[in-house]
Amino acid sequence: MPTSTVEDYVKAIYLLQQDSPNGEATVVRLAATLGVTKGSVTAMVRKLRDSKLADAERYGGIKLTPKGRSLAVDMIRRHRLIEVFLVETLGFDWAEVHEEAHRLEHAMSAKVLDRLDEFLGHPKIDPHGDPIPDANGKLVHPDQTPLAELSKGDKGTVARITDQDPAFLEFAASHGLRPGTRISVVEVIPEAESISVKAARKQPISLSFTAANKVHIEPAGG
Amino acid sequence: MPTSTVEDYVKAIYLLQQDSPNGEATVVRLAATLGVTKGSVTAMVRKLRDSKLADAERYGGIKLTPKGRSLAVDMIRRHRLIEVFLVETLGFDWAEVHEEAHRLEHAMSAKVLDRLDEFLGHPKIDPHGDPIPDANGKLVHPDQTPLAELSKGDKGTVARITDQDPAFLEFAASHGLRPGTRISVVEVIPEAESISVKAARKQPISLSFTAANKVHIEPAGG
DNA sequence: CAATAAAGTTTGCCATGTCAAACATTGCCG
DNA sequence: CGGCAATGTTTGACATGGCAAACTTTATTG
Repeated sequence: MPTSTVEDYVKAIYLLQQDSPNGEATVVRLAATLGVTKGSVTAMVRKLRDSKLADAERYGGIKLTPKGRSLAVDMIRRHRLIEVFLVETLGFDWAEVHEEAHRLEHAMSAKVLDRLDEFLGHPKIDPHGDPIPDANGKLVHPDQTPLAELSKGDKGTVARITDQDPAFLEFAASHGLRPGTRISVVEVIPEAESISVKAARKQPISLSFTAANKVHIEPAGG
Repeated sequence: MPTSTVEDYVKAIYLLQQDSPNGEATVVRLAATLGVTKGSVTAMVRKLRDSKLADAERYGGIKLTPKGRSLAVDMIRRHRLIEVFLVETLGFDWAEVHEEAHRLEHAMSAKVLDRLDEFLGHPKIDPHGDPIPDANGKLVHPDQTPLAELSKGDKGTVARITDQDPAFLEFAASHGLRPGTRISVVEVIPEAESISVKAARKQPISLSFTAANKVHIEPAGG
């Protein structure tokens, strides 16, 4: 039975592995995302190695074992299902559910989770558009492109916002950038690393490439 | 911000104070209900005293302060609302929700709890008939009598089962003894400390006085 | 390629909460 | 009222997970 600290580390490693070119997490990044010191991470990584949840050699990158990965996917499933519940059932705003879900994800038994999944009608994505693994850990990665890679005139549907910062989420929502919204690219200014986008019945807004990388688009209509 | 261990202790003290003649909890009883040793309890009681949640003098009984009481009532509200949710919304059996609710009650923010309360329609009692404090900590104690104190021929409605043991709850439910059921007393045998009760369309069952003390009855209909 | 910055590790310490076991106090009962 | 059982306390140790700060290794770059 992993402690909730272990669950947090494993989930963080999984997410860091995903958006890392070499598929490995690092001590410094883990320390930053978890809000602890490097020393604490090193100590915990040793424990994860002992319990066969992660592989890492001295001064090398950190990777989950299959066992670790399956724990991580389970935590992600919990987190995202709880977010759906908070938004769909309890009426929370999508910008404020991340913290709440984080606390609840450790406290929910598998049984409660499965019933919740059923109650919610087996949703495929959470309120931010992040895909929800099914009960067997299967995860579907739909065909999506970061907004920053589109060109002037391109159209598509917002599929996913990969940032949990409430400020960014509120900003995005206020300009129509939430999953399901159809948008078109008004202008791209490479020199300014800026892209201008318009959602139906909203003023166009310009985003830095960095911000636009957090907004994923599904090409066709959808 | 109290730790979840502190929350458990405070809640346990509150409940022990309630069914104790002198309104005080003891180290041995706390140790038993929380599954820890006497030494751990003594240590924690000192900490509760330091943080002004409980009063206790050396070798004396343990009592909550107003601050402690309000924390305890909050925890009880959480626990019971979560039980309602698990039974009403997710379809759990009333016998199996106690453990689940116990884990969740520490992880739910006040905000989530209030929304849940609203979603559930501000229920007044949980699936066992235990009253649910409102958001201000107000608790209504309805007019109830332990089944063990009724006499032959008395009729009433089961209002509450004050035992969380799944085995007892399943037994009770299988004979119709759940909140809302109308029952009548068939026979009382003081020498055997036994009472026989009948619910509509069920065989009569006999209970020891001890067991019958856990079943609370509302006199009239209702 | 040496110097330096960045990343990772180690060490010693702290807080929380637990246990076992020795010890102290209380209270009841013969 | 004296002694024993029950209750409560203390002590020393352990496990978990964290920090700060010194130290080592790796990577970069002039």
